[in-house]
Amino acid sequence: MSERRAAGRKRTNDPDGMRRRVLDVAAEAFQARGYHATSMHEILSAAGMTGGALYHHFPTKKDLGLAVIRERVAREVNTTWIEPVQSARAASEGIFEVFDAIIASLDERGAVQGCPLGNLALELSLADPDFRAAVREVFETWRRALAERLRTERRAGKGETDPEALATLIVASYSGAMAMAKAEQSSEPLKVCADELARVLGPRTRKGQEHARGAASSR
Amino acid sequence: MSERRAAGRKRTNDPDGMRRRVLDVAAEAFQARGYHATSMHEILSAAGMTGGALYHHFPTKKDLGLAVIRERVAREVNTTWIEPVQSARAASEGIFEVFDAIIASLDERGAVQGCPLGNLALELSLADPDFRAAVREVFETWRRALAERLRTERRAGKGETDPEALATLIVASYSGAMAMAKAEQSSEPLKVCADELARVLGPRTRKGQEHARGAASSR
Amino acid sequence: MSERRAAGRKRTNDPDGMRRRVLDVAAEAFQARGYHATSMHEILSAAGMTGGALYHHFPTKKDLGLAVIRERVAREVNTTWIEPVQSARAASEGIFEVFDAIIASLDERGAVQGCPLGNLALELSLADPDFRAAVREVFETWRRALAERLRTERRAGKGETDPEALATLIVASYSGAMAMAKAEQSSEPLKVCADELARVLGPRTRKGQEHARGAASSR
Amino acid sequence: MSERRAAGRKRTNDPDGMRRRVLDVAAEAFQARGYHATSMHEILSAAGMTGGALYHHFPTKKDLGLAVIRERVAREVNTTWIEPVQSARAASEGIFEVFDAIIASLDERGAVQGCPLGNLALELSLADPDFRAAVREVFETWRRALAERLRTERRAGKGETDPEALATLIVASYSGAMAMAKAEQSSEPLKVCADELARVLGPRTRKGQEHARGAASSR
DNA sequence: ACTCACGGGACCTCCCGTTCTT
DNA sequence: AAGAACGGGAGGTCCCGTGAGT
Repeated sequence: MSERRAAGRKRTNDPDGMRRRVLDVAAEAFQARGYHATSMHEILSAAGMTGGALYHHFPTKKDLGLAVIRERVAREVNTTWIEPVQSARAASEGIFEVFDAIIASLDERGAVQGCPLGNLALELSLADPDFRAAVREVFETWRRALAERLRTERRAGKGETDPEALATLIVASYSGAMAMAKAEQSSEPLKVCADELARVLGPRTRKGQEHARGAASSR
Repeated sequence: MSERRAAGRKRTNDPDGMRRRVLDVAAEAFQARGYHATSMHEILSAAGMTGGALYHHFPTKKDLGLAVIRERVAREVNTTWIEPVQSARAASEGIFEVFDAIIASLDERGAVQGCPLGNLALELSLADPDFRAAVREVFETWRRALAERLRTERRAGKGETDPEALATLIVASYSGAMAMAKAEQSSEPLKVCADELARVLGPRTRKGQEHARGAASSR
Repeated sequence: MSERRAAGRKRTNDPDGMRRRVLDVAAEAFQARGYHATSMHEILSAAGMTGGALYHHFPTKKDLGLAVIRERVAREVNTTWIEPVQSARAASEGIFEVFDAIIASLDERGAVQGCPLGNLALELSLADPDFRAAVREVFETWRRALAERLRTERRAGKGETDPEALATLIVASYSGAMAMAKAEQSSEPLKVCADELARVLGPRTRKGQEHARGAASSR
Repeated sequence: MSERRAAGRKRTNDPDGMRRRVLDVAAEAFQARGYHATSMHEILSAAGMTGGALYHHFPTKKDLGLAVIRERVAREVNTTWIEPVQSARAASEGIFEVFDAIIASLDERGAVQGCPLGNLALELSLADPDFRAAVREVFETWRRALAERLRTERRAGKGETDPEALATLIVASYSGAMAMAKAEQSSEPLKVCADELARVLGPRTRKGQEHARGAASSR
């Protein structure tokens, strides 16, 4: 009686893969367009799945959002910031390398999507306590990791600086610079901030001595 | 039970007043909940007006959003940042006073809603070129005003700093600190950043010598 | 009080049935009131379904409109015109039978809603290329079927007539007569046209020799 | 307090001109897009006026619609059909001239918008009794004028045809052919019908003996 | 006579969730 | 576990009409 069904898609049971795919797609979408501006349907179809499947892994959009923050955004902060700084020869050196790497990737891509954490932080912190807690957690981990690394270095030197405070300044100025960069669609603010931070962290050593700042901010 | 204008309502044409009311309400709502999370209906009923009236002044939500950025956010940046800094005895002094004032108001209110510009900047910059242009404009005005004021001061002293760069750092670190503050619901990050900036701008003179940093970041 | 599926409703998935119901309701509404004058809500509640269900089958009103043309209007033309003519002893005989049947049903109902195809054709042909293509398709099928049947007959006789042309005249005069009939709310124009067409197709054989034309066109 | 107003448009009191303009614009819009698909705002702005002005002349959209039918559509039928036929040497000759003229203008314009009367007839006849009466009136006038002219001619000849009936057939087949022409965006159906009508009206005399029918139906 | 401001409401769309079904 | 169908409702837009004001 119902000879449709021909169009049905093949079904492949692969819970882990599916979960990963959704998170990937959602993380990208939330960053590109924001949480509220992204519909579940967009994620669904971009991930090539259907409602029921997603519902199994993430009953609500909020659950998905939290998972993105905790599993994707946190990881990204770890990969982009924490690990490079930890494995760098000196804290300040690592920090500048991170800046440089991010600036380079921005210039290469030709577009600035902003910091994943910053984007979601501002949009969701007030929306829901759980979101706020998740965001806060990531900020904390980030800041603490930087402070820890700075502490091991600041033994000597004009050690009058509080590593915790310095870490906060770095996270803040990076986040803010990224916000400006997003609005300008230019990496300039990041370059400038990196150079200015050098005045606090101690002059940049080798490598990218200073950022060549162009008058032209693209476009 | 509700303050709708009675039953046999008298209509009073007051386009300017109505426009102002919508913008006020919208500005507050956009900051509190974000642009996408705020429905036109919310604005509408909070402003005590009807769909037709709103449509008359702002045919689309985007129009309203742009007006909020250009007429409310820009003004707020002007009131909170630019004017105080311009009328301060010294640039750095003005900057710290602004930080202090904002921190004080945050502590008083007991909640952190974030910087209006920052909030909308991250949510809307990628959503639409017009939004981006509007946001960028405000950032630019802000940064330039700071730079201008810093320039007049840096005559003497360890003048090796570029005022433009310094202004960028200030705007960025303030914006970023506000993002962290929003996530933590605490003014701590702002205090810390203000103190750290003092290391670049020259030590704070009188008044709030240093911010007393508490271990407890509230709640 | 209303036949909504009780309170503790059980949902029964019946996509085909639901689709059929919507199409039935929509086809009737579009014919009775026109496409633009019919709201989705009207269809929705007349079909006893919810927005979500409708959206699932027809994401946009246009989709629904196209489906109505292709699946309902086309079928109706087939049932009312093509099949009877094809199965008639002679083309002309079949054509007059169709006219007679339609006239009879009009008189019985006491109201003239017009030709479904004609109604939608005029309203939608210019609105959208897809609509136009769909309408055109039905007209073509109709005309071709008539022409084909006429061809098999016109072997002998005063065969100087082009079957294609004759088919066009029949479809056109029927459609136009129906438009007049709708405006007059009377079957008169159809009767008259049928009789006049007999002068081209060859005199009517038996059965309703001629239509008794009354002076009173109702109302 | 309100130093706007600079943007106000100049106001020119010209009631008659304004009325004419609205009707012109509305007639065109109703034909091009249909009554329901045309918003008052579209008419308003196309006519370069504001709501209040229109409201003075036509309190409701329906009033405007009726006026368009009675003052514009009726006139158009008169200009395009009745007058040419009346002033022609012979009724049939006039009729073919009208067909030819319309076909020529269609081919020249490259688009078929349909017969103004037919468009509104099908859309509005069932919507409202007043609309129906207005439409019916125009159809009647049209049909009667043709019948009258045919009567004066049919004195002699194979006069067994009823002029009234013949007029109905002509109006109907023209209207229907125009509907098909609109759907096909081609003047073909009109050409075909004109030629076929010649078989009833007596062969076309001079001038465009027969329409050259192309296999290709445009585009 | 005509402009602007506004009242309400209904338009289509589409969203998030949930249930039936395989 | 995954696909498809469906429940409701709210989203922004825009519509027609009428008020105040010139």
